Amino acid sequence: MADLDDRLERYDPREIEPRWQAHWESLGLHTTDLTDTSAPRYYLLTMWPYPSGDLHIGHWYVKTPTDALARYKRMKGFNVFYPVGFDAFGLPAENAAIKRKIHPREWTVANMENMRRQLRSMGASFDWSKEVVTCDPSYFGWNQWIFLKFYEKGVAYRKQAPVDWCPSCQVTLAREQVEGVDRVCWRCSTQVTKRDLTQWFFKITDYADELLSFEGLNWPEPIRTMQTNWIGRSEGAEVDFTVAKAAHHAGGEKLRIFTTRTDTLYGATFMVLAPEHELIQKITSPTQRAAVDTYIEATKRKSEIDRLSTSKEKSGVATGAFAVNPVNGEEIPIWIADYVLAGYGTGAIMACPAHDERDFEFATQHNLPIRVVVAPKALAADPSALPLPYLEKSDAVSVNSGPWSGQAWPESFKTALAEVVRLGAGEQTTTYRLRDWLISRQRYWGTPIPIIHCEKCGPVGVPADQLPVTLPDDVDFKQTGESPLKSATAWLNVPCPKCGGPGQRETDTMDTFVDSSWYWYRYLSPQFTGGPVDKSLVDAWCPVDQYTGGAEHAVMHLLYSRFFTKALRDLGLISESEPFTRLFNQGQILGSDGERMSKSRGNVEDPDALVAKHGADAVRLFLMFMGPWDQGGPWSGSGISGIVRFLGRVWTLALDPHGKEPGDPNAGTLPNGEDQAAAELSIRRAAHKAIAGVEADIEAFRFNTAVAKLMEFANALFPYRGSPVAGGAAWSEALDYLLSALAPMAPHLAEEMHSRLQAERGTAVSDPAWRSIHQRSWPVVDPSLLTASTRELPIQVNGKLRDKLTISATATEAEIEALALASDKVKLALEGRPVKKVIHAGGRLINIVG
RNA sequence: GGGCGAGUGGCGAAACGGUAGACGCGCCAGCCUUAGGAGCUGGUGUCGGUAACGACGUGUGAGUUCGAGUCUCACCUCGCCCA
Repeated sequence: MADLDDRLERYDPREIEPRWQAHWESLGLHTTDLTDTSAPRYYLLTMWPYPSGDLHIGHWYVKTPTDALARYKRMKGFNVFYPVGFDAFGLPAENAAIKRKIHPREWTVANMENMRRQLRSMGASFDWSKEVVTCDPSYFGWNQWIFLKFYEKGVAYRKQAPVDWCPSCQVTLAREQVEGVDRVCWRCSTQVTKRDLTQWFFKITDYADELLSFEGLNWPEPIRTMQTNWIGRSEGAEVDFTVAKAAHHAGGEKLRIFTTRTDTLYGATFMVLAPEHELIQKITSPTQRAAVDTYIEATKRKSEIDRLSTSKEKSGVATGAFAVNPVNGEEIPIWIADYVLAGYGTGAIMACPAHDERDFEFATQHNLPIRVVVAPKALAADPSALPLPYLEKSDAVSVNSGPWSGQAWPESFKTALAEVVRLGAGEQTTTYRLRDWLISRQRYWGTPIPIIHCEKCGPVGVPADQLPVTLPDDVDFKQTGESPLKSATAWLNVPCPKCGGPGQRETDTMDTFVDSSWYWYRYLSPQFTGGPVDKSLVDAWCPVDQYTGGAEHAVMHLLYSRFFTKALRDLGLISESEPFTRLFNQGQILGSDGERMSKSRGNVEDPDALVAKHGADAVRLFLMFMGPWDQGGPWSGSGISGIVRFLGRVWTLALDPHGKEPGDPNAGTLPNGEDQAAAELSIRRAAHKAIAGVEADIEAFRFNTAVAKLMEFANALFPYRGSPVAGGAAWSEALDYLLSALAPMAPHLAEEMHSRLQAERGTAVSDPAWRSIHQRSWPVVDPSLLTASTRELPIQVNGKLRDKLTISATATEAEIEALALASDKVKLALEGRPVKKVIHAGGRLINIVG
């Protein structure tokens, strides 16, 4: 057949793909009618991109399977909403502005234009008509509106505090945005420092308890754990120790401490105050005063990191004063040490060296007594052999602890707490690790905080009718550590809205994580002017059914979004309490060197070049095929030829069913000695099995095996090409199923083949009766075709594979057993031993124990 | 140090406690070609054997089970998160 002159038209994605992209767009195929209630709704959301300039292969890796899911769900009959937009505020634009002397807006707009083109080139089925861009006043004006509502309700507030400062980005950071032991900036990995500044915060801590509940959410367990740990709720007690009367001091002051281990109160052998503690001057004895003063001075020169370092020696000095333990009346010495921080808890601790690592170190270094009050049950009678510090709570009991001696955790904790309360020496408290969200950023390219500072009235919100507060253009972008907005004098100086006196605008802008904390609500009505969100649409479409994105946002974006949803609910703007019902975290694609892809490393893979060479469909399939989606891994382009071959085979199957392969000795005949009926049944079985498998895989986000099943299917069909059944009913059904199942993953090729087949049947694309493959329904599986009449059954002897039987699907266990025992190989393996037992593993396998 | 996850061919990877390595890359042989970095057919875990086949084999060591890549325990290596 394959006569050179008659050679099959080549598969040329460069011609096919742009043509269909344009056609789909002209049809408005992916524009969702949000008011349509005739089909079940499915809100599918992928984390929106930052317009950094170029889409790299990582963006494709993230978005391709999500797009396949959107297309699949449409075929399954859902009214799918799959929007996109740009997280367009942020530092890189401003840095580019400084470097290239262009306005951040100009840089951002150009990048968005390029990225829109690239996203279209993927064949992504986004609904562009609902696009949201954060740097547009029609979006960030509502950030301001929400901010003012938060301010009214006390959710937004201003305070002076020591905050984290990135010297490289020249901005303050929220606690979540400082990473690791080294405390580095999440964006640039520069070590942060502390600054004492007056800043704006959102009161996320008000929602700490609610954020701990993940009820009804289908979220990956690691994310839930990370958020739970980040919020860090711990039950404990505040307990008052009392300063004892001494020669130099009358005593009687309360020293309040926080502890999660009330059960160790009897083990407190000394107390430690932060060097900043207000009582120190008052209680220090004359003989210790000089040492204490020197120590306090020395502390002032140390950073918090140095102070908390576990490796360094734990310094400290005694005050000469003593405190009375409320539960046993014991007098214990009061020390000061810099490992206790003033800003944490009460700035004072009870030290229980036997059961706390740092206290143990301190006690050892300063020769302070160590008393065991918790011991493993086995050592409770004589804990002298216990290695210290002993930190376990489970399988342990309290010893030498008055009323709760012999009790185990958590009874011991509760008894001790009750005792403290009974003595009027304290109460139960709960503390959280979570801090309020610091949102002030000393940068230009963000949402201006809509506040006017008045000497008389203090900070005053910009009246709603004056929103949005837009960004002035006449600013100086040099990095000073202060917002460039300070240089926009015309914009800066405005009258106070309250008293009309002289006022100055707030010059900090909002953390861009504010922008991304509610954007999916805005997608539903990007032009709505009656408020940030159109509640009726939110009620209909939210929460988002499926969100996909990276796990690196676990305690930032994903936590902020949950907080925002609850806060917006409390403003009455929406009804639900959670933003995303189901979350899937894809893995991260790395450079071929195994490192994170970045321009500076030069390991960035350019998708445009790959698309130009192989086509978008091939790149899409390849990204899905390379491995489990949640795993990610280093990029290697070497396997893409397998995908290209596969697509070529689909092309050949669809366009040239009767062609014969010169390299195939059996070309033109039915394979496996099948007759026509058997062949058609084989084809139908392969088709239905493939559809069932692909469906299950997509639903479970196993895109790699979904692609593999399509390949298997095409391979199964291929030998029938040129045979008598090619082009027949079973063949046509199979081809139809193949293209349909391929459509979500390789939308262009599937559409091209489908439309050519339609044209053959007399319906051209121009015909009103023409329908896109993406408007068709997902193929229906006939379950009766999923089981064959005979199957292969492995036989094991003592767990080792010895033979295989071909049995009828209806064979009984007794029949199978008789056949198995008759096998020569089985007899050989048994070596004449009697059969002790025969195990039938649900018809999948038989194991003979002998 | 704690928590979580992962270790399977030369490579990317499959595998409801039940035939380990599907699918693909690469490689080998053949077909078709003036040609092949195209296409097609077949083969390809390791060792032994022309072969049938046999032995071995999922990081290491033990255990549970008729049967373990999968479950349990200990250990080693790597990754992520937290101190």
